[in-house]
Amino acid sequence: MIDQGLLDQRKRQILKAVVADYTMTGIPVGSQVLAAKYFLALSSATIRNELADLVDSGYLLQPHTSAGRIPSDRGYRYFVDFLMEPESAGAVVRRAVRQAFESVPHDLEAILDRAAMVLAQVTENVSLVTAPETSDARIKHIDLASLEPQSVLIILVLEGNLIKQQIVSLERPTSQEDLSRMAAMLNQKLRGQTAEELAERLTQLGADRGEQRRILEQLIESIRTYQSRRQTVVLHDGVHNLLRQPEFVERTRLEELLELIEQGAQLSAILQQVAFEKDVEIIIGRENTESGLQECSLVLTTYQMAGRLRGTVGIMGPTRMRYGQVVARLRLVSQATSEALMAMAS
Amino acid sequence: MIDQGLLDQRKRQILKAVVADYTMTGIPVGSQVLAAKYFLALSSATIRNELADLVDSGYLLQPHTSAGRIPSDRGYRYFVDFLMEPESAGAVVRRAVRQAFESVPHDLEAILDRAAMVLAQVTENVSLVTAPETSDARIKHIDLASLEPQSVLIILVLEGNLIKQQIVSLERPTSQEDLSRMAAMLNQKLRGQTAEELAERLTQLGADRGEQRRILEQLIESIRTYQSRRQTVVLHDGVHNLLRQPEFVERTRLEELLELIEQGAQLSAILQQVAFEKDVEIIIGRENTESGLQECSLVLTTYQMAGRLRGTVGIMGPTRMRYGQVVARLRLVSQATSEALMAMAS
DNA sequence: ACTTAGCACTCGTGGGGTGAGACTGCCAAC
DNA sequence: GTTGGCAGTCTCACCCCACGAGTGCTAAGT
Repeated sequence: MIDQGLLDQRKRQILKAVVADYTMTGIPVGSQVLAAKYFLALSSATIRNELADLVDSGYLLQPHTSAGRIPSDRGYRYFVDFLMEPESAGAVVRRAVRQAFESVPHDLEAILDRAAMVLAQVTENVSLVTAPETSDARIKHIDLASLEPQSVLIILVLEGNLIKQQIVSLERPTSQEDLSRMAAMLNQKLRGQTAEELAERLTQLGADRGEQRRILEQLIESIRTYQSRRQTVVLHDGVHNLLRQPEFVERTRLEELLELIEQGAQLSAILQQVAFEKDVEIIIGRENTESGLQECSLVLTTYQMAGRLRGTVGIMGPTRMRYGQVVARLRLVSQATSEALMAMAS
Repeated sequence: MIDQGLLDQRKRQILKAVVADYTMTGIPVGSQVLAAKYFLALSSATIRNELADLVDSGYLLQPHTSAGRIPSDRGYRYFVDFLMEPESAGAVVRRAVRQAFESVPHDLEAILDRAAMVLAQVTENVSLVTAPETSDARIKHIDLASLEPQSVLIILVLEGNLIKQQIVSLERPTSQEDLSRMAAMLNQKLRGQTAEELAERLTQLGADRGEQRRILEQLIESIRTYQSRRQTVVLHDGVHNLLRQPEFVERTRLEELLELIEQGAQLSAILQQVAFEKDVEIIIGRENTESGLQECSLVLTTYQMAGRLRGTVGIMGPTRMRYGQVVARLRLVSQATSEALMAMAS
């Protein structure tokens, strides 16, 4: 932030040009190229001086002595914070996104899956999507269905028409009539509660029932543990896009990355920390604590369902990516996803 | 099958030795290596003659003049059909599989997900798992829950406690009481039907109802289209294992393969053709019609749930794989998966 | 008729050397 | 502060060549 003052106008323009050229071509940018393509009024020698300064202050790197310059993580950070110009997605992309969501069923998983697919397609990177965080979602409806005498299906409908279900084995046979009575009672007492409030309410409820108390307690316990179970699955798509990138010719690095993606838990932890207030969050290279991600950037934002339900959607790619374009397209997909989810909930 | 007669005993032993050595080391096998490691009683010259014959009859290939021999698709086919000795999984693997299924929730998707994970782990290949085919599953329970006046949640419980749900918007407000009545009626009429029988039964049902006919028709239509919707998702895991294989250094081939895996539909079509009678089905190299798979082998089998529900589970890897070991471990995982699913259904 | 030793031949691999090309840093002049 | 010139540095692609592995063939042995 205070960084902004440290670079004069010309250095900023040169940094911007280096990032622009390098993200497009993938080859280190030399002083002559810069002079010829971006700064016709300056000589290459002048630019060389400026480039040397930018290397000294850590915004650029030199792969080796006789090569051009490439942006460092710090350079990319400066670029996305101060230099990047807002882009908007083109007509072709808009149409692709619209079409992707047109035919999707009214189903949470189908929508998120589609979002991952189209995001990978339009950004040409790996897409990442988490299911919405449900710990503070309100309960809209509870249903208990008897499958067998001692086996009951618990269905929780949360706001946004998010459905969770679980099968529980009971200690003794219970009729559908009894279950319906319990369901009605639970509905009355729990409707509008969030999962966080659920725990204490459930404890109170369990205490003051007579006959069916054990059954009820068992159901309550199931609901409670189920609701608190952490969702760690991260949907993803577009891994094949990584293979096209020259920065992933090293198989070991790619392998480490793939394992991270497939494993999911660590990624999930990162994605769940994305702030809801911020528009788009960008994490560049070594700003990632995860070792496998230190050559990558993440571009993340949130989508929303009805109520206060939020999930994270974003992409992972090499630090050399077209941030402006990716941000614009991610925003587009995030918004389309939110709209599809809203439509599902109504 | 008739093939078996075409090779004499010694040629068969040599073919077996070539496959064994090549699958272990990954380097083409020469006559001297064979003589020294497998056929101490024979000279390398004798083996050279036999190798030349095996090349002529198409069981072996020679990458180039001064290299050893590698098995052809036909050679692998002969090996798995006639030469492969039954193996059984070791204690370490058995323990890994058991532990994987110990802590898994009683939930279809969680179990299949876990199966994909552990299968990839123990076979060191890409695992593939399809959801069970539900077109001939019997309906066990139907539930209709009113979410909003004009919005109803349809829950279908199939045999094996397989649950499907869908939200439907109704044309006019309908009370929970009416829905419950309809659910009771549907339960009575449809319980025990399969999806295939469902279509005609539903048509009959729709015709002879009075007052709530439109609502009922709408629900029936939803159930019908929903049940017939083809499930094309293929769970997978272990893609990172592919990167370790020397046969996938070419990025384009790997990219094509990854796209095939992520896209899912074509793989799904292949997996759904796996015959239920056969124990383990092996598809080698160019036996695959899919172009991206022609350098790969698939080893597939089925798992089963309660009733007649079946799904496919298997692995994809380079044609050079340890078929005996893979078959043993796949069988183990398939069986453990079936057991976990049976436990879920009871 | 089968097996074997010997031998000439083929071919991929890897190391070393080299020249072209790209870019820099620095110096002196403007 | 800017510029042209220039020597220096480094990578990359290419070629050459020797090495080693493995073969096919022939002729001799069993």
